[in-house]
Amino acid sequence: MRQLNKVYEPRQVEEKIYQMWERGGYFRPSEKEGAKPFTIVMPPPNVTGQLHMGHAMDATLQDILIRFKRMQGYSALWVPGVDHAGIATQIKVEEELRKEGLTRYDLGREKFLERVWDWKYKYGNRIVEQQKKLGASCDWERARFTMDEGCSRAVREVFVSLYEKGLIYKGNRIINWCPHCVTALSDAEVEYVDKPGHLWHIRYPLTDGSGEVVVATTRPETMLGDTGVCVNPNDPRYTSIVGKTVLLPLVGRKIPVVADDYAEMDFGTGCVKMTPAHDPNDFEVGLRHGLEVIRVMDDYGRINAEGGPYEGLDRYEAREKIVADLEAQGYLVKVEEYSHNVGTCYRCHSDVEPIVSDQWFVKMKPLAQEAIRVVKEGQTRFVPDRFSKTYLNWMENVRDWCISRQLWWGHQIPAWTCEDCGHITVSRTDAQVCEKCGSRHIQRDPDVLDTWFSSALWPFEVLGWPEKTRDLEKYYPTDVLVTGYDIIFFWVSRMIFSGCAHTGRTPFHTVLIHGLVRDDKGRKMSKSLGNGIDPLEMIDRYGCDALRLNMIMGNSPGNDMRFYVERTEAMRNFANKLWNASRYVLMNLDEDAENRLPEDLTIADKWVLSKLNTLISEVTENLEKYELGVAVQKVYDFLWDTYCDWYIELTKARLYSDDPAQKKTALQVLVYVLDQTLRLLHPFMPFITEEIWQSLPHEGPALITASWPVYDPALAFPTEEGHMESVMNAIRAIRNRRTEMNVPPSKKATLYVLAAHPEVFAEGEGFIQRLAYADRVTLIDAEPEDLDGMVCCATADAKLYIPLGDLVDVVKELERIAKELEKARKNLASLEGKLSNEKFVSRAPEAVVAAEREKADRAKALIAQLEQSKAALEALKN
RNA sequence: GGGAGCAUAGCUCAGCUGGGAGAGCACAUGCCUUACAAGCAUGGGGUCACAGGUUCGAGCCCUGUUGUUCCCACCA
Repeated sequence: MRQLNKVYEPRQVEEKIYQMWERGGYFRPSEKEGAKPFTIVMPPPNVTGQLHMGHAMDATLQDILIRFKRMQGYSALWVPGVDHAGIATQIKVEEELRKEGLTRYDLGREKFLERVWDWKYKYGNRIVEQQKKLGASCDWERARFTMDEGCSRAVREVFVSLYEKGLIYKGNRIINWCPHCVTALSDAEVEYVDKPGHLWHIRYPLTDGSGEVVVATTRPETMLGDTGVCVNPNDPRYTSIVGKTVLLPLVGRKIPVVADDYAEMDFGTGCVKMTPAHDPNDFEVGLRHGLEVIRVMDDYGRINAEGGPYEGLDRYEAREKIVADLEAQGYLVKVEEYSHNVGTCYRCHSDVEPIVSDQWFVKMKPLAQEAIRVVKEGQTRFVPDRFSKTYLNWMENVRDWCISRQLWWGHQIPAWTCEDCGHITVSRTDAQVCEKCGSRHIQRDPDVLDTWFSSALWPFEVLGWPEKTRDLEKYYPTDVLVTGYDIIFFWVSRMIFSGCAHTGRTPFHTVLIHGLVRDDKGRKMSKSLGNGIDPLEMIDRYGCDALRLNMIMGNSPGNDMRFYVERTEAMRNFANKLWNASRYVLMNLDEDAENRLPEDLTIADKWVLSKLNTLISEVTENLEKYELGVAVQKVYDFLWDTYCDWYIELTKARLYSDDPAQKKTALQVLVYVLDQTLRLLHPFMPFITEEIWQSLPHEGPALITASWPVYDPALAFPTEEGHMESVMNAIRAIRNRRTEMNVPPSKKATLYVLAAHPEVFAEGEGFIQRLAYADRVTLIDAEPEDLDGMVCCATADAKLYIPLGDLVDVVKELERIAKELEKARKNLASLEGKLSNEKFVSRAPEAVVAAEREKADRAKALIAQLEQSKAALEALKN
């Protein structure tokens, strides 16, 4: 039909195929009448992002599901999009500015935002182009951006309605502050790292001169903001001093000693310094005891005016100086090495400072209730299930969500503060006057919302919410969400509670969780380690299909995987194998060939069709259950073992014969099975399958929209399957014997077959001849008279004799037969043991018992064969 | 402090509701057999971490132990 290269060249294929799909509009969901919707929304990558292995994993999984469903006839919609990624993007643009010697403040908010938008237009498409290289079949016409008009409207609607319900409030609370990014962070954005540090023990003298207390701290600089000392009310050591005051060293402030359960009697001295402005626990204790809140650090992590002589010092410089001063003045009791958990910023990894600050929060408890219910009741299911525990644990202990960020890039908070009366106006449209006093002197809150605030609305905002659009109506709730376990808290949980709260429905019924892609040593891939493997480079070297297969095969949901380039290479080899198998078929195909099963099927045809039939039902079932790795492994094995190593070999005699009818039949089956297999493989390896499929006789424009194979009872041939396996076993036995005896393939020999059912072997004669290196196959009905120079191998239902003359050593043959006998007898003994166990026979399922009986029968038959051979050989020896 | 995962061939890992111990790579031997040497054929290699239990039957279910990884948590 056409000449194909011996080696598959993905680079020549992938771009061409992708364009064909895109031009054909195949990524758009089918509008066919009655097609049920199936929807996935893509986790939006950051605009600033570069494609990495995590994306590759994520996109591959989603693409497999969407292609599978599309072929099954669903109206399959995969909505892509990009995230504005507040902090990450702003940092990138600020870095760019720095090269010009500028800061964002030099530009001012408006000009700076223009720069960010420029950046977005310039680079925002890069990640999209990269996703296309992965073969992602999303509907790009529906692509969204978290800061486009629609998303902005959704964000505004949600903010206002939550505010109106009293679920968003502003207040002074302890929040996590990143002095480097100069913004507040949510609890989820803080990563705790175990760091070596010190525990400084400091003496605080009582003002009445009656003694002193010793407190311990890991952050001595915070003492500048101490407004109390706390002891446990039940601690007999300190009952006498509760209510007294102590003198804060270096600062000279008089601060009270209060009693609170928070202080643990058996930790340290049992006496804790209280810094309500810089520690969440101290803040709570402070509230209970009316302690003053004195913030001593500015937004950049420097000591402020409250720190007196230390003003202007960076927090770490201040720490050193304060420790030195304490020591010089005799307040330092001792210093211990101390390892503790330090919160760090998930973006820049600087140490986070707990700081009291006026921020916006989402009240989580009421929202969490519904989000817990839908998962507990199974309306949303995690795969694997164990992650629902992770989710529930988080949701049940969730605290209020700090959503304001001191950034410029993001959704600005729609709240205006009145300069006259102090009232805050929150509004869906830009406010002009204070809603309370009517004053025109109102100031919009400069802060923006946490990026995850808009991501939380993703499943419905991309479909048009809050408008009642056709898409929203048809495709929401979505079906499956695919993401890594590392963002369950950031994103999945927030989508679930947001979906419940704003649409009244959980946004998806299944969350398919995958693990991290690590390097070959099991380390996280990271820029700083420089151990990242670029998926685009892998695609360039081995092809997208190979990379995708590597992501899926031999991997199970939720588990991390190590990335081995060698594995990708192996997958590339598989692609090449498929390519060459197809080449075999195509090379022999006539121009007018049709893809239609013939009437006159041979035993080999029925065997392969039967195996294919089983494969179809298994793969479909595995995919329905999200067992993608198992599914693709089965197609891989079928294609390589069943189709290539056996079936193609079995067709060669017919294909090269002079009988056109035989040739045609074989080709038709070859084409049919290849076509069906390509369909099963397409979701996993979209490019190569489409490329080959286009060359085969086919109906319809493209494999991507071809129908998914279904199990066909008319194509189940259990009897023929069994007969073929008998012949194959004989072939294997002969090959095995020949290899053992170092007989080169070029040395052909006549083969005598003594079989229980000779008709089976009569049908398989040609196969045995070709695949077992026989120049002639002769069916016999009795043991050959002259066994001299004859090798015999036995299977359960046949004995095969090969005259190999000098190569045969009777003594060695006897030894070998003795060995095989021993093995077979052992096997039989264990089977009989089982079968004579009355409990097994009565309690095990019938089918299992029958199977064991069958095995025992085969074992007996084999033993009989071997014993005959043994006797014959012994006679010969004598 | 709480929770979860993992422990199966030399390496990396599959093994779906309990009945055959598997794949890729690596290794050994022999093959350029008119689709493919990125290949073909054949082979070696495992007390499924350990100890109990449930069961006719356990890699799989239950209990405990050891080792290891991760997540969450406000002990200064």
